Amino acid sequence: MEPLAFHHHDHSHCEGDVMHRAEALAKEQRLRLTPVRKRVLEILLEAHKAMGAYDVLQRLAAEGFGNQPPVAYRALEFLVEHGLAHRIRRLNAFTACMHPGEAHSPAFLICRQCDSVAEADAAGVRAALGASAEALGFTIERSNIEALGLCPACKTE
Amino acid sequence: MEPLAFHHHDHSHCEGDVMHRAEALAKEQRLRLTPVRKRVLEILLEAHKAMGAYDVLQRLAAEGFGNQPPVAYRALEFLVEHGLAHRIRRLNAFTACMHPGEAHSPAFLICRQCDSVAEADAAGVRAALGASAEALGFTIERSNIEALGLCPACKTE
DNA sequence: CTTGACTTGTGATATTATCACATATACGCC
DNA sequence: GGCGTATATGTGATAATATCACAAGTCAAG
Ligand SMILES: [Zn+2]
Ligand SMILES: [Zn+2]
Ligand SMILES: [Zn+2]
Ligand SMILES: [Zn+2]
Repeated sequence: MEPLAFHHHDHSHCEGDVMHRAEALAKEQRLRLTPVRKRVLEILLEAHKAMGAYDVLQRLAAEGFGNQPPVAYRALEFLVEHGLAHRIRRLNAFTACMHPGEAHSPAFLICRQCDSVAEADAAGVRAALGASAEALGFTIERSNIEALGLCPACKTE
Repeated sequence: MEPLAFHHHDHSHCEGDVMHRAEALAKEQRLRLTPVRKRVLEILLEAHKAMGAYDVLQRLAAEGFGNQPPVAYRALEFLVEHGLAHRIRRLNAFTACMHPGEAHSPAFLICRQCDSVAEADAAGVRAALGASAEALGFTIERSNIEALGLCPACKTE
């Protein structure tokens, strides 16, 4: 997993590349990446940060898709369900997954200044969490790990 | 930190004990644990699970306190701010802290069956998360770590 | 007692999320 | 290619969660 998020990178490439992988993944798994769903993923990728469902909806509506909340929520739910996007509970928002297909258990680093969201590798984190849980007899099925703070760019400003 | 949550325990004692420590803490830190705030903490302790703000509000209103959302939200915010309660973002809910005063960085284990919430020790988890973040140049200020799964009681049923 | 900070009550409103049901589209099968 | 079924979408309504703004009350220091 590449920690690209906070480094300068060719963003248009990052969009295209992730989108390409997402489409390949969809075909491979017989997922129906319909126009709305695909467009929502594109919108998230373009924004490159977490977006609320209503922000996404506004974009969709402006482009001729439905303008009622379920339109956005259903597409976002689909993307999250299939690992193409992530839900950031702390922000009541969603963000495109930068590593679709790769089995990954992300932790999210949320900059409180610029609202950027990065996926950090959380394999170690999850192992530690699993150990803590196991000690209590608890079986973890899903988890969300989110951190708020300052990204390197905002720290130096 | 005692992992009491999922074990059978004298719940009335647990309530009283935590409440007692909370009051001591409040006095020590010159916090104003007013009637509403104290009552909210009691309500959370009695429930011994995560409660939504509106559930708390309903209880408060029934007891003669204000019946508008800010009444509950303000008290809950105060408790969270001062480490007497925690916010569970995954549930849009709040739960009393079982370890007030003790510096602790909890992870929450949420049972999807019985909705109980336990605080697990997350020192190791947080260390791992900090390392991941530091590798990206990100400075963590606050974080929330929540896991959804099955508690030992519900697993055997 | 007066002042100023903090707290509470209350009405209104904003934001986030889900439900219900009709219509339309895609897919598997013949 | 038709047919029936599952899936997806559009749409209106509503639920659930959270915040704002301002008036009134409380408390403690000086
Ligand atoms: Zn991801
Ligand atoms: Zn930043
Ligand atoms: Zn705690
Ligand atoms: Zn349980």
